[in-house]
Amino acid sequence: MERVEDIFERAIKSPIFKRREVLLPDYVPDYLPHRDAEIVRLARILAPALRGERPNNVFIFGLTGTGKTAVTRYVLRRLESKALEVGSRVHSVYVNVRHRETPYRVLADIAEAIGLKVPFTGLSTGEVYGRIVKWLRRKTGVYVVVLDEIDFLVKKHGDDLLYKLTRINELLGSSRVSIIGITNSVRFVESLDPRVRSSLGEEEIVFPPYNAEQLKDILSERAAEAFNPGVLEDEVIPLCAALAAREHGDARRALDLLRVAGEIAERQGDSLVRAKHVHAARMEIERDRVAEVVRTLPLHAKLVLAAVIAATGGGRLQATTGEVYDYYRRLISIVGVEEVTFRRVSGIIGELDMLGLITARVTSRGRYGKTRVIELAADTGALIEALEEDPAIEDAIDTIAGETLGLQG
DNA sequence: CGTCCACAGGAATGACGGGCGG
DNA sequence: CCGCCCGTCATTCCTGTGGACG
Repeated sequence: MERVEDIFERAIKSPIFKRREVLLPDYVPDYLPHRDAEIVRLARILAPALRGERPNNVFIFGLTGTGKTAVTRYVLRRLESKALEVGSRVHSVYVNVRHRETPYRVLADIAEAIGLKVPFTGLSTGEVYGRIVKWLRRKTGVYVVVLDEIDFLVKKHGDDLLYKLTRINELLGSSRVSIIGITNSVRFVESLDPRVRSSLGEEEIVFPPYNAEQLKDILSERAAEAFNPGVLEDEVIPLCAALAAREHGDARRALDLLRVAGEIAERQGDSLVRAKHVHAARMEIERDRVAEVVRTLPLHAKLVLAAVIAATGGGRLQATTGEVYDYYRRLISIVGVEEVTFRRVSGIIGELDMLGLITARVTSRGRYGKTRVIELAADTGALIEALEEDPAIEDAIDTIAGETLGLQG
């Protein structure tokens, strides 16, 4: 006889997902396929912490979605639980520098993670550093500080903070600090002060990209946890793997595709996740990414972006900085706000490039000068849609959208 | 083979709003 | 409440440069 409870349970449960959260980016699984070597390396490096010794500082390199963060968190989790078991004092501090890309905020995050309360603005960075030192002097144990996406900090603010952090042990009593720096840009190391480089790079681990086969293994592993049995059509995982492999073997990308494909299938009331849902997921992810980035852009950055769309004829052509600036000025006259200087527009173009909305690479045209060749790097429709959300520039966007479509049509 | 274009991009500086310690 | 410091956006002034043209 069927129990009423079971009927209700089934009604609440998703027909597609068993545990959707397994596919979310910050989920750290119990098993990480094809990363055994890296896990062992890191574990060996960090193991001395259990004896109260300071582990060597580590540099971890690898492109996005190669498992750097997952492996690090995984090993630290194991380390901390082992420490708890045997009674050693080991703590880990994880800071993602990407969205806290100033020395002050990074220090504030570290402070907070070790239980020290600091105001999130108002103090000098030196003062916060001093407070952290003072606080740690009264503590015992090993602190492993992870600085993820460390290149974002260094690029804008130099390596002063890293230098200070690597030397913090000289000021401490019975506590120890070791640092794990994670970066996806190998070239960035060259820009470091040699002293920082050698002290931070006591150990180095390189994470190679996954190939399509390995991505399939990763996806299968997670899919078994995440989905109800039999809801994935056979081609779904290979497709996600292939698409992500094309983007330098980005596992995060692959997992996103799989998750969003499942969400779309569920939303559409389909009992199976199919290849068409994966393709729809690709579009949706791109659209969301663009919308989110564009939404937070300052006014003039939006206008410059609109100018790029106009100057490239909706993404079909290339443009130069000068051409973009001309279009920008036209847009300014429509919107009726004060214009920024050429220098600033040039700077904004660089910022848009960093955000991945456009690509801008410098070329020399000899007699005809040196400039940047600018192209759109995101879907034109998604960009225009996102820009139109801002009421202040709606008219201007409509104008260029009309012209662009007119040219295309 | 030197010029000189059309910018790149660094540095110094400042205005401004937010937010804290005292 | 004041004074200070912060991050952000912007300006001004600047030096640097790859390579087609003459």
